[in-house]
Amino acid sequence: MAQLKPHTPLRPPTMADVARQAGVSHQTVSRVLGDHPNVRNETRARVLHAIEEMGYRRNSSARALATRRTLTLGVVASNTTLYGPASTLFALEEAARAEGYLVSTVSLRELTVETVSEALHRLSEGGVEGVIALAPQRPAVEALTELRHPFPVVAVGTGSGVEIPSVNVDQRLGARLATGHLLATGHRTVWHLAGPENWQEAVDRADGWRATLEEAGVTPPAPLRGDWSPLSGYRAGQELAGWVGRGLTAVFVANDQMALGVLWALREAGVRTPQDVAVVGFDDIPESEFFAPPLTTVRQDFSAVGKRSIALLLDLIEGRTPAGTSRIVIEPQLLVRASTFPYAPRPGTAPG
Amino acid sequence: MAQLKPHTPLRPPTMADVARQAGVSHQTVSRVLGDHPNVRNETRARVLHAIEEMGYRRNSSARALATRRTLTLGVVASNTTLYGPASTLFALEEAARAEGYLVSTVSLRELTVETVSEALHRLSEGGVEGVIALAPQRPAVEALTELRHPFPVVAVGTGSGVEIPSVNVDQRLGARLATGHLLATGHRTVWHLAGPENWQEAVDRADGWRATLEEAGVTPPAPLRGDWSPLSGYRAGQELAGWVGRGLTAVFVANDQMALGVLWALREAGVRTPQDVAVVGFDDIPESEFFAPPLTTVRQDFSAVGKRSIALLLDLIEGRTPAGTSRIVIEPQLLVRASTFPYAPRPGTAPG
DNA sequence: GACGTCATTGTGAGCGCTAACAATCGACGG
DNA sequence: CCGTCGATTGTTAGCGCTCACAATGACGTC
Repeated sequence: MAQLKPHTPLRPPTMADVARQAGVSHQTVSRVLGDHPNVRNETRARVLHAIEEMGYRRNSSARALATRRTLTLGVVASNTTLYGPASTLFALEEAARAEGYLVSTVSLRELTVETVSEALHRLSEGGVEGVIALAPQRPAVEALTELRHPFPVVAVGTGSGVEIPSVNVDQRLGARLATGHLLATGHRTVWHLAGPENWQEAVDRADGWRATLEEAGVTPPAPLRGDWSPLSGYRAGQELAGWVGRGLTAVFVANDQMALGVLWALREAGVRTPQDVAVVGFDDIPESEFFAPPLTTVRQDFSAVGKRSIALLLDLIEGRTPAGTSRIVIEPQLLVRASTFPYAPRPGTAPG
Repeated sequence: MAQLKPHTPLRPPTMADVARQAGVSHQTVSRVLGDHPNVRNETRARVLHAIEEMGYRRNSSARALATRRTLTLGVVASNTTLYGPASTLFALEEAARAEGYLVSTVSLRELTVETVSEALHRLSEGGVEGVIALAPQRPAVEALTELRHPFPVVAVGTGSGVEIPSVNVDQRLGARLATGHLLATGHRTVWHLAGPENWQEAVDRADGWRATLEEAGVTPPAPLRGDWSPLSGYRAGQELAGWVGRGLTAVFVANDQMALGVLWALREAGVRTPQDVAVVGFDDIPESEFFAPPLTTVRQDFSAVGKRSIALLLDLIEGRTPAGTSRIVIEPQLLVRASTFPYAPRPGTAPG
């Protein structure tokens, strides 16, 4: 059949076009692009020149079809404007890129079985080889475990009590560090402003706090509850201010943003931090060093979370790790700042 | 040739497998999946049942190869843990998803010609149909304009002075609103803590501030410069505190995080806000309402930025809009809070 | 009762690439 | 001088899907 197909400028050039231009076979072009060893230098140069000249780009779909590899990973996330999720997302993408993968993200407004299933479905249609699910809420985990997917999934932030591979910062340990620090600096008990009940991290932080108090022989006061926002922290702070002078000298707040609201409410009520009430947060957002006063908090190594998650996912994709077993736990770190120290109780408020 | 290929459990089922199972042709399966009208209900049901039973998923690569559409957009971004970029990213993904597209993101630590070129190249190899570049810095824009890419690119946050399609919040207007508000509430002049010089947004905000002062017949004081971080704001704030009583009564800070540092430094120096010095920020991060005092700031509609950007990019992809012309500008909004109002000058510091 | 029409389904030809194998050529050992 | 080996290049089949077109059958019309 006659080769009557001149290269239409409308169609981007194909490998065959480049081959013709360079006077070789398309396979040789493929070899050059694939850095195959057995290509004569002169041939390689000729091919590269043709590629450059024609502005040729390898068609990723054809490549993916032939190799059965898309080199793309999916991420399902929510609350991506919050510091924690945003940092994790960043770390994940960077780690994936270092391994030669591209990342497609689906950012949900809320995590329900429906939205997560839908997101997984879209990513599947997008041809991802595996998915990282930033799934800090229960319903998301349900969706992950109940659904049939054609690719491995790694859960992040679910807590390690789930039956799929997961990567987590040890939230309980973080809460223990925070609570323990407060007890160690002279406080008789520690109050807690928790995060939303449906967040596993909130539950774990509350558990760590409770356990630490109980081990110290202290009956934990009833925890307050917020929604991670500064506003909810502010409201809780107003309530907490009412307990000052009646045994409240220290508060462990489940994240820095709420802690900001708490600090604000306390100051408004004439309560001094840390002299009257010490406050500890969680996350170490960049601003927390500049709160009034600078906030003692718990830092999570998001970069490590990203790297370990990607490494685990790739292990699963390559079949190097059997599914269902791996649970990676990363240790957080306490940062002591002025919101807890120096603690200088005034007479009457003193825990001693 | 004999059809000796029983469905290996290792290989996911293909459309042909489903067709065989349902007793139809692969084309009919394709029609069912594509919601084609001319398929008998009974046939459709049979096909759907087979699909469900076999857990069949359409192969996206083959589909993309045949249709020449990947339904994927790329985003190049940096500083994605900051509130502004994170919000834009979220809005972009949501808007893209609503249009049936998946988004692949590359998050850079720094925007240089090299990193941006590299990112564009990766996205190209990933088969994106178009790219949104969150390119608030000059070098990024260079890379965008100088490079040959096989797809349309929309720049976001570059300022509208670039020769490629762009979407921007009117930063000058935002700065004018902020500065004008301060002048209107009785201040004789307004100082400025600017962002990094290589950020177009920082330049535009400074320009708006300067222009507003000059139009009011005031010679602008030399602006200070920070790096967007609370720490840099804190340092600048210490310097600013030294000018209190010597004509400094109002500061326009180029973002909320630096404003936080400024507030902190002022308080530490015994300067009251807003009684002695009024402060305005930019961005309206969620925390700014809970700064001490709550921060007057300029809100940008990131959601609108996302939607308009995606709409423009899709127009370019579909060829509905000629390249090179469109510049979309979105208006910001001033939010007045306690950091500027009520302004109550004390004797001697009063601007009047 | 032959013919045009519509709804429904099937067939064949790629999309652009890689993988496996075949072919070619010069060099080298016996 | 011939066979063999290694380096280099070409040839042939798909990968799994969609598109354009062909085929089939039921229905109604004149």
